[in-house]
Amino acid sequence: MVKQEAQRKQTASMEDYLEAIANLGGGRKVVRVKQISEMLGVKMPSVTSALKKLSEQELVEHERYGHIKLTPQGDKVAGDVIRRHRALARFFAQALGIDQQTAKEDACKIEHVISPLSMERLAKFVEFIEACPLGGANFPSRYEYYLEHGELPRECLGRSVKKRKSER
Amino acid sequence: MVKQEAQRKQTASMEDYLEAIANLGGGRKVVRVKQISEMLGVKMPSVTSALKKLSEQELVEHERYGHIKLTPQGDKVAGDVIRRHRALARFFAQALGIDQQTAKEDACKIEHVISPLSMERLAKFVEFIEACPLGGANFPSRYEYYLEHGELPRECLGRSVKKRKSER
DNA sequence: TATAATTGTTAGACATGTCTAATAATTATG
DNA sequence: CATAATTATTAGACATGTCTAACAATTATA
Repeated sequence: MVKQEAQRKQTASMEDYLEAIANLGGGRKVVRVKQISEMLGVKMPSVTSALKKLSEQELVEHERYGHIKLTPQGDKVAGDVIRRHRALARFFAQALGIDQQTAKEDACKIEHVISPLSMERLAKFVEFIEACPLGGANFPSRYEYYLEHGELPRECLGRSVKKRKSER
Repeated sequence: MVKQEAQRKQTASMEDYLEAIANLGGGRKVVRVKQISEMLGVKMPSVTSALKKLSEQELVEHERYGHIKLTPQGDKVAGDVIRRHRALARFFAQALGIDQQTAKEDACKIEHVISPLSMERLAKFVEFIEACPLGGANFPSRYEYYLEHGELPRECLGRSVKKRKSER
């Protein structure tokens, strides 16, 4: 029952490269250094150098001037990153009503640093919000009301719940 | 109406140092290199070197072997970081039901990378959840039910409210 | 198919931020 | 108050990841 080789934790950068390769190679399309470099906003030599590192870790297959491909291991890591990315983007867009662009940008940053526990909860949270008509579907509209008017909608004011002004 | 000197964006590391100094110096207590180093889990020379950089940017006052203090500018930056930290920690703890420890750790990471827009919305979101008995106070309990049982509580199943599929 | 355009790689500089080892200043205490 | 213990600084190594410039391979095209 010994784990083959505890998968070394990747840096944010390396996760970005793996993610980019996975996204570009989705339909078995050929992945190119240049595409990766454009997708990540870095120069080509940075990509080459990252590929070298990832190859050494057996996460990527890459031969000089040749093909670029994730190994099964690399694919797993990339898949995890992408799952985090999607859940986060959904959270920002769906739950918080943030525009797609910003939602993605934030997801891209946070996906590298959030704890597994919070990630899992956040994902469940989005599921819940999307599924539950009370806490969910109506929730966004009440939330939007609050965003726009700065005060709670009437449905929320039945009881006299004090608004907290702590730490403004 | 010219802005004095657009405050240079700080790295995550430098923000951590500013935050630590602010937290330690809260009650005008003397701040020491060693405390900072312990709080951040780095060695003292790293602190010294960070203080040098922050001094050059006029965010910190520091004299050799002497006192350490935030300038008004530094205090502002630190304050912003701390506000982000608190809002994030509250979100994870209050809204997602994550333990304090993990909530703080995640806040510590995310505070450096989240966009201003998402940050603002997240803060409002927490306010809303805490203030609104429908979307709020009851929300966590329904959410907890979902977490525990993996399915929606009965209150959520009454009407067949369509799930919003906008912007997927 | 020879040459031009494009794409990829290598070498090495640079920035950031960490560390260890050695040294210096400060503070506590015998 | 002299010396020991503690705290702080300097110097310099190292890791990561980026870049530019120069060169090499591949691909397109005249």
